Amino acid sequence: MIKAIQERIRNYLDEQGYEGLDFIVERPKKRAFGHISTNLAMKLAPLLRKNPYQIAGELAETLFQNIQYLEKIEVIRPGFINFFFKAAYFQSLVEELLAAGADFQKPQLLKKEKIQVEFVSANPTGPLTIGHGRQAVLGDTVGRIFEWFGHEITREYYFNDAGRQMRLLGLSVYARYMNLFGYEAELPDDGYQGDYIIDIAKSIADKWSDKYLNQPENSLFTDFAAESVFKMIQTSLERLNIRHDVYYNEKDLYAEGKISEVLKILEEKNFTYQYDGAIWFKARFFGAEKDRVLVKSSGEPTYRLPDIAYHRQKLLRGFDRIIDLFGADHHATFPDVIAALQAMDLDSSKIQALIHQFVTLTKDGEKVKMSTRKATFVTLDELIDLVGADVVRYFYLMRGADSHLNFDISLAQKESDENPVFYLQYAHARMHNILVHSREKGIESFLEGDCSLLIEDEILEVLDIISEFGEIMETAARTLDPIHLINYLQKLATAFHRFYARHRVVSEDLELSKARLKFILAVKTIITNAMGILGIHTPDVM
RNA sequence: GCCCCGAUAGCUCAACUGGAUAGAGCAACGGUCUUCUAAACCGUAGGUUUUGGGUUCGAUUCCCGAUCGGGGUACCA
Repeated sequence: MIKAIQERIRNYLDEQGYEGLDFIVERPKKRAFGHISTNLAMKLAPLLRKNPYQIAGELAETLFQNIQYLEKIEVIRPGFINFFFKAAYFQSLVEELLAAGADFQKPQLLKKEKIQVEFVSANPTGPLTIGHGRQAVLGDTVGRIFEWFGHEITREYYFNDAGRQMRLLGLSVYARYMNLFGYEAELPDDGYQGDYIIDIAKSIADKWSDKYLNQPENSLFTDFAAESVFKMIQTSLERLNIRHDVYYNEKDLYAEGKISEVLKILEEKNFTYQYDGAIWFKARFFGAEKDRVLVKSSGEPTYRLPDIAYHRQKLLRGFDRIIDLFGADHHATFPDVIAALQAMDLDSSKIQALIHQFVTLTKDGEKVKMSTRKATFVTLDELIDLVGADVVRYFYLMRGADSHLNFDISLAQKESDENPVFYLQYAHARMHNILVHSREKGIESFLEGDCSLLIEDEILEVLDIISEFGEIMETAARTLDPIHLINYLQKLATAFHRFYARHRVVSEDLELSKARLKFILAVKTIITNAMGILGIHTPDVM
């Protein structure tokens, strides 16, 4: 409906020669202002040199005649045009929704895109923390949103199991392994102190007994630790129903010569120079405040170089769109990567960064400072144990990505009974129960029910919200933020609960019951679908 | 110093590309179960949208300055 009006306005503007004019067609906050409203007249006023109120009146009489399901138009000062629809419009949505199912309001795809979403990408040095959890759920859900539109999604995890941190991990495991056999061995300075290190050491001891004593440099410790930690990480993600399609190891970039290729290209294009024994990238040429080192004077590349090579590979792999998730602490890298890609004449506009702010954790009213190395973190697993996967997913998504997320552990635990996610699930369970109840009452079928009997304000309100679903999905995709879908579901559930409290579905009036059962099935369908996109379960019974 | 995010009810946060009387949840107070699940519903109270300017028919939203908080500004990742 909103699209029909938008289109009509656009055609009109084209005819009149005002193609570029930007106007809005929106759903006003107050029902008194109509189901849909436009500011068109106020935008036209300066061009036509006329009073917007007068323009609005004229448009209402001409442009906006013969609109299907239109009940009335109102023109309000200073020049809003407000549209009110007939109940028949909302009733028709029930049939439409039941026919389309999960495809309800899904737009025709102009082009099926190959989209890569890269997220988590934590090096395997320890269990995932609450901070990683936010990125995991956010990335996965963004993928689900694009999947709904019909795009092809690759979920990717980029990691590096070489380097200093991993060596420290190996040495930490080694020390614990020695301890198990009663030998003195100190954790290295900056070593990893978590209990999981001891568990890994035990696994090694179980498997090979004392075979590796006194071999601190044996790569077995690092390799075994990396593999163990990776399993932990995957298990944690699996619990949240998250699976990556591709694990991309930074090592492969070296092995396949991709690092040196990048250096060579940048050098040929004259975007690098040597200074102080290091190789620098002319980042200033692309607007950075200073140039960046790609290869240290030690001959070792900085983190930037593999990042650049990795993103070059992403583009060469043929993705139409690439979405990178990172926390606010890593956002500084991004402009350098983009600049280097541009330097290599690659189309960096395909890459989008989704930067999310930190998760701060409070416990008993106090801030908890988290560090993987010191093991003073709360793991994602602990959080899932505490409140369950559905609540975890929901909580991570219920704040905008660029807002700080404050996770109060004590509160999440204490109040898990009155959690907003249960509000949604409860609505679904109620609907399920109504359908079960109707069968018990002997109503075998209701799909032939007459939707024109659905006339209560509470029902029309729910259907009005349902009519908005497609737009919400588009907003979520455009902004890369599932929070819009969360807010939408809250609104929908609230409207449903209000209806439920005031009207019975199954009653003595068989025809009315059938109509309302159709309505219930329609709402249940859309809630199930939307919750599925968020990766949250819809239990039948609570 | 410079760059990026944020600042909205007591608390945690919404408000779609600038729209009309800024909304939820929690906390507080009062009401509603002999009916399909009260994990719900209804009502009351709670605001100078941090601050000072500017842009315009209209600003929580855009621009400039200030303050506070988080992050970055490495030949760490």
